[in-house]
Amino acid sequence: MDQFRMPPSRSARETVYAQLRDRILSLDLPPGTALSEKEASLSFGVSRTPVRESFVRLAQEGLVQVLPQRGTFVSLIDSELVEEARFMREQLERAVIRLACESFPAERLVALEDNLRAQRESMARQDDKRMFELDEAFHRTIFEGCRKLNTWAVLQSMNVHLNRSRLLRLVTDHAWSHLYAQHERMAQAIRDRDAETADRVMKEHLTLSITDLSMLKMKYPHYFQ
Amino acid sequence: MDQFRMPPSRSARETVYAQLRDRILSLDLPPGTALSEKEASLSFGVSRTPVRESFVRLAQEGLVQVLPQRGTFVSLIDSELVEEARFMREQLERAVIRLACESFPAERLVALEDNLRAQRESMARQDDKRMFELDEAFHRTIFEGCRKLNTWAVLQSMNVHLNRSRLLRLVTDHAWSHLYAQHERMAQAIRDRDAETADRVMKEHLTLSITDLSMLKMKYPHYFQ
DNA sequence: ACTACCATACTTGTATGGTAGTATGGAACA
DNA sequence: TGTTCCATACTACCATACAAGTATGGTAGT
Repeated sequence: MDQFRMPPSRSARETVYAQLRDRILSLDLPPGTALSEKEASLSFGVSRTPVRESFVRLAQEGLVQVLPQRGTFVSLIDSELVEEARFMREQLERAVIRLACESFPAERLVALEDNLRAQRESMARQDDKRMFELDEAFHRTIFEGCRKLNTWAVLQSMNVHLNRSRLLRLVTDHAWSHLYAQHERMAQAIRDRDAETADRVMKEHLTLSITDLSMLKMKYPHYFQ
Repeated sequence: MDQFRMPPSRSARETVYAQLRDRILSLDLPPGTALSEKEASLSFGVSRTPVRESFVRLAQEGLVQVLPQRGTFVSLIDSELVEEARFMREQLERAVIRLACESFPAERLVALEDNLRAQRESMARQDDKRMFELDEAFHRTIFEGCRKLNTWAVLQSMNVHLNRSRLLRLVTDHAWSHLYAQHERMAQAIRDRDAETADRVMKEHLTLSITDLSMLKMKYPHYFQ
């Protein structure tokens, strides 16, 4: 009889955590910003306890740095970490698409094709936000077809350090048609079981989509370590 | 004038976290065990707060599962997660050793050789514990030489799910001489800049060192999901 | 003018009591 | 015998109070 969905009503900790995370990733809370348990608890209207527990989680993900008895600060961007995140993503995505060329469920292949169709429509509408979602879903579907969803989850936590902002995203925003073409070629390679092509396209795809950090470092030096 | 080292005196949270983690990984707290904030706080002699915060960290690492208002339990071993952890480790270690064959600092190569010498000595002494440490240090040194220490750190957190115990370890214990021989060949391949050999040996090395889970699943079915 | 000191207002760390949801065992009932 | 209900004893969640370390600005002494 529970056809009525429970009210979302996540725990206070979850709410605080999710919102802080969003604000950090969107640079609404820029690197270096001082946080404060008390201040946060007041603005969220909860006690310090759930705020503290959120800080513990964020600290473990490397998004904030807690200095005992001094304060809690949004982490500066660590270029080495960003580069390694890119490295890991490249290696794992290439390995998985090679797997996909060995065996891939037909039904997931259909999902890729549906996704490509949706990408064309979103491009026509210049709906960038939707394109981001579809881009992510496209890659996710490949992992799904290879039964590597845990790997995908790990990659997502890496991405936290890659797109610590829409800054990095904005640079790629204007290359949608290029990225779409690569997606097309990937899907085709999986159909053709052509691992070599798939691997090559994926490598290009991922090296292109990551911008040179040095530019950002010049523009926002105080955001970096 | 601070030539005297500070007493370690980690925070209560850190202490509780580290010990719980150890006990879970060593199967001293087997999968499925019910934990309790209150019980843990009593046994550690601290209040529930640092215990709760430890639980938050452990939950994020997937070592415990918190069911609101029901209890906190040591996570069951997820075979899919274990297999994917193995997969990720293989891909990343192979990618890094290929990098090492392109360029590797002479000084780190010396470290590898010193490590190999120490491995020979430990094998002679049948010092398994030391061999584990040296094995780990060997792989770590390769990552270090490629400036991929963050990647190594990520791998370490994967390993949590791989060796959720010395059970898996024990199986490999008797193959030290084989593993040592592979280490030798890896170091040689790095010296020779022979990426193909290095990649092949590393692949064998990692597929061999991981035991078939199904055996463990048979023996301890209630530890698995 | 400069330095050492110290009160004060922060910060995070820890302890504890109360709240609400959940499992369980026994009693009442069919 | 089998089922339903409910008191009770748990659980994690949250709020609050206190403890302890740190930065800062003012003040007294040199």
